[in-house]
Amino acid sequence: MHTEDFISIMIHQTDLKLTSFIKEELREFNLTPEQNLIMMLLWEEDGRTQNDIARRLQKDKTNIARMAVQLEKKQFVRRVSGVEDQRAMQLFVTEEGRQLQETVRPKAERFNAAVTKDISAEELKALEQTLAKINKNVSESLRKE
Amino acid sequence: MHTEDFISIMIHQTDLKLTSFIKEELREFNLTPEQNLIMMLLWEEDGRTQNDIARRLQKDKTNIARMAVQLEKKQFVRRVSGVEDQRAMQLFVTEEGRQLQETVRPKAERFNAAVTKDISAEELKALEQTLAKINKNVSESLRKE
DNA sequence: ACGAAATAGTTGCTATGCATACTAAAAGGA
DNA sequence: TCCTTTTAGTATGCATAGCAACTATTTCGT
Repeated sequence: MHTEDFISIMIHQTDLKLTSFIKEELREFNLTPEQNLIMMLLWEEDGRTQNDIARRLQKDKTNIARMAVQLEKKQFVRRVSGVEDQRAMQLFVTEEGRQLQETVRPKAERFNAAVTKDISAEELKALEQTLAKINKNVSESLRKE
Repeated sequence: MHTEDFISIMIHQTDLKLTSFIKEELREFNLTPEQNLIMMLLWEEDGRTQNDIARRLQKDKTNIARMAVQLEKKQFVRRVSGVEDQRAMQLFVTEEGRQLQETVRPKAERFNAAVTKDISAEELKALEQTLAKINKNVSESLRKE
């Protein structure tokens, strides 16, 4: 078995390629791929807390905090201490952030279409299911340790 | 379409999960996931140049250089200026690096088996093919720009 | 053979991912 | 109510990913 044949390596390389391309696509909007993910979630539902976003994206709260600060610097969101829970930081999309949505969101969907070109719905579904299995297997391996 | 449903996001999250687990697995060997990739390639063929490794792993030469320096610090490889091409840096596995192979390589294969548990050979093959299609689609999108 | 172009590597910068350690606030139990 | 535990967020440090700019070397065209 060659190094390049491990499935984790193939997934890793595909991911790198995708991330690299997305980064390039977003450059004109002054958004990084991960910052864009946060914006996408906020466009769906404004006012989410950093913690909520971290859970949804399965990311470390540390990173979300940093990205949120960046997004505030770029004036795409406002960070407001929660009214009910003073610890929580809610993120609200600004007018500028709202304008981004008009161009970025369609571009994301076009990109997704380009990536899945010549891949049937069944094949895509199979991919999702296999990835889910891998996720499950890794989680179980973790639990056993 | 929800944010979490983009296929690139699913791939990204699976990759993160895999990388995180591999990192944990390698901790006892004082190897990081990417450093391990370099070692795996060197175990297959010693004396590769940094450039060769970068091409094979489809990574930036910058990172390979930095990881190679780390690996030299840890005394797993020696870095030697190429004889024919003075610009090239060849990496050679040390005795210590060779000893690692005995334990790391089997562990990698066990890990791969755990990750692909309950996934048939056909399903795995389908996954590889779909990932290859995605890679191709991204490359083509890049070329068009 | 000489100058231009390509190539291998290095350094610096930014963004991410994750671990650890910390603060402040909220929740829960005796 | 008081005290412990949990939770949201922040700060810091290391490993990674990739871009840009740079040096040194090699190759190629004429």
